[in-house]
Amino acid sequence: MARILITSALPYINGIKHLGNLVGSMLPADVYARFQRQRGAEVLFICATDEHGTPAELAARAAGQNVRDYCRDQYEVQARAGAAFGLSFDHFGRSSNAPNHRLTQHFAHVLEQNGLIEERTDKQVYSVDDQRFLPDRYVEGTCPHCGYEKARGDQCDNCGRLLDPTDLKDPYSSISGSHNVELRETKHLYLLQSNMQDRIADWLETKTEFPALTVSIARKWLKEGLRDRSITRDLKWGVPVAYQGEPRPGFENKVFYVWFDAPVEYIGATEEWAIANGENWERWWRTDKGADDVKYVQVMGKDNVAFHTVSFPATILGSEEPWKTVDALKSLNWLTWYGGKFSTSENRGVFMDQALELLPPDYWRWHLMANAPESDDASFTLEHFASVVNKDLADVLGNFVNRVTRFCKARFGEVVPGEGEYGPAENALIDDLDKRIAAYSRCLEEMEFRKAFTELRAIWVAGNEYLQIAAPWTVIKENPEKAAAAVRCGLNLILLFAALSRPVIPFTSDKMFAVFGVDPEKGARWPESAGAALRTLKGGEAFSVPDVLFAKIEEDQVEAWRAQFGAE
RNA sequence: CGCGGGGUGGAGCAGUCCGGUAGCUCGUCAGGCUCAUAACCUGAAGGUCGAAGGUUCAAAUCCUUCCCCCGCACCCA
Repeated sequence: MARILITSALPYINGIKHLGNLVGSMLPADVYARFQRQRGAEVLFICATDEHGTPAELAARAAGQNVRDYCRDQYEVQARAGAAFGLSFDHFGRSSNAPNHRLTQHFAHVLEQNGLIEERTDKQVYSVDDQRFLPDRYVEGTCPHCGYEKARGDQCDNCGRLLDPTDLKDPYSSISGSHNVELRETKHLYLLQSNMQDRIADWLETKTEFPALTVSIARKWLKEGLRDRSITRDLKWGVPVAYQGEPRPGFENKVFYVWFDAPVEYIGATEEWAIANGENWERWWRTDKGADDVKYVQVMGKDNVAFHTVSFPATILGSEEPWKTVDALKSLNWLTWYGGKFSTSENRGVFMDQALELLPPDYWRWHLMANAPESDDASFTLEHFASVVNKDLADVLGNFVNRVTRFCKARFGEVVPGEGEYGPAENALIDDLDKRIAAYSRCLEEMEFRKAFTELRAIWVAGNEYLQIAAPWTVIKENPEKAAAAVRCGLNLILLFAALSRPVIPFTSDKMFAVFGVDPEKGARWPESAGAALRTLKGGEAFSVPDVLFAKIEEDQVEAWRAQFGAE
């Protein structure tokens, strides 16, 4: 049996995520995980919150909480929202948990033993009143080029020039507004990525499954030459720079940089899962302990690609320990909100919790995946969303289930009719479905989601086409047995659709199985052949006509939501 | 000339690697059906494939130049 390890990029701890974050990694990873489980693979699907860094500290302060409590609360919020959306993580961990601390410190230790880490001293802006070093973007001042008074330490928004914080005239802290800032020396650990250039390039060449976009981003970084990277920060909240409980001298008030510890949490969260479930995490991650037959799949937004193809591999390969590295990598572009950015502060866009107040998860899941930003950034509009939901889910799938079950109830009762045999119309349908199911499965296997769901939609349409041809409402007048066979075929199609649709719309799939009282866990095995699948119900099984599966979205709802969520 | 992605009927996309009648969904129009959520099925109209030049018997697809949109590069995540 295939073993597949799937990780989604880790959502940052601050706040509830928007639809773009959802479709950028967690949702496609979930669809893939569900598909592979249905095929019988042993799947481990891991995600976690990424909790460290300056923004978390600042957000906690703004919320009037200490950072530990803030992260705990935000973790709960995100875990709940993920569960409500049906994200089927085997474990949703936290980068602030103990396993990640231990593993991050372990990696730093072995990297240093391998001569890949050294201490260097930098000068950074320190805010006396804030009692902290300021990251470049939190230093503001007057631009030396254009005189703009609110230039940031990294870039002047007025003239667009890139700056160094030390260039600014009259610098001040954008956190407190205090002008009491000074340059101070601070010591950091650097990961000598420049020494690993060739090793990473060689490793990348072995990754033949990576898509073109991924490879081109990674090659670009390698071509420019890898820079040594500071992996520590002057913060309190994070993984302490220590080893086996002993702080590193001179680093007592420092932590590892969030980008060093975050990907390690993929492993850490697996250990959390193992602890919680009495399982063995090393058989998923250590090739010397059983992980050599694991296929490891990562899903992420395009902003994360370089970190997963270069930075994280540098950590893993530099350890010279037998860790599992990524085999297949799916990267997605951005989902925009009417062509612009989702923004909490400006109230632009729908966020995960708000979405579920409007409509059930499957409505969003279907639209987001069927229109996933794969080849380019995609724009989310409420108008497009409503049109897709109404057409695909309500008219094509929902209506199919409704018309078949109601017709059967009216003419045969709420029992699957067993009379009659399948004929040419059914055989033609079966041939068509076999081809389409094969194509659909291939697309899901390759994580080509838009194509996959175009195919799934065509499979639903095939059901409606079949009914139109079989026309049991006409045939029943002179040949009741033939009509019975057609109705039986239609009812079997509902079960087949339930199984095939389950990766993307699991809640609806449950409802469809429930029509026949079928246990979804048993009924959802990935169909090998349409011919066999359409003979699942043989006749005599009781069923019940379900409520309408999908309500249509009305124009006045769209109008109200446009106003509520800042659509332009 | 920083790097990458994109520019295909009204909208959203596929096709571009490996040149050979321009395809899908929505929308529009017409017909059919009446089991169904005014739904479903069938058919039609609508595109000089961002612009210009080149290679070729043949270019959306290859080459050259240019224009436009988005993202990234520092920092943050």
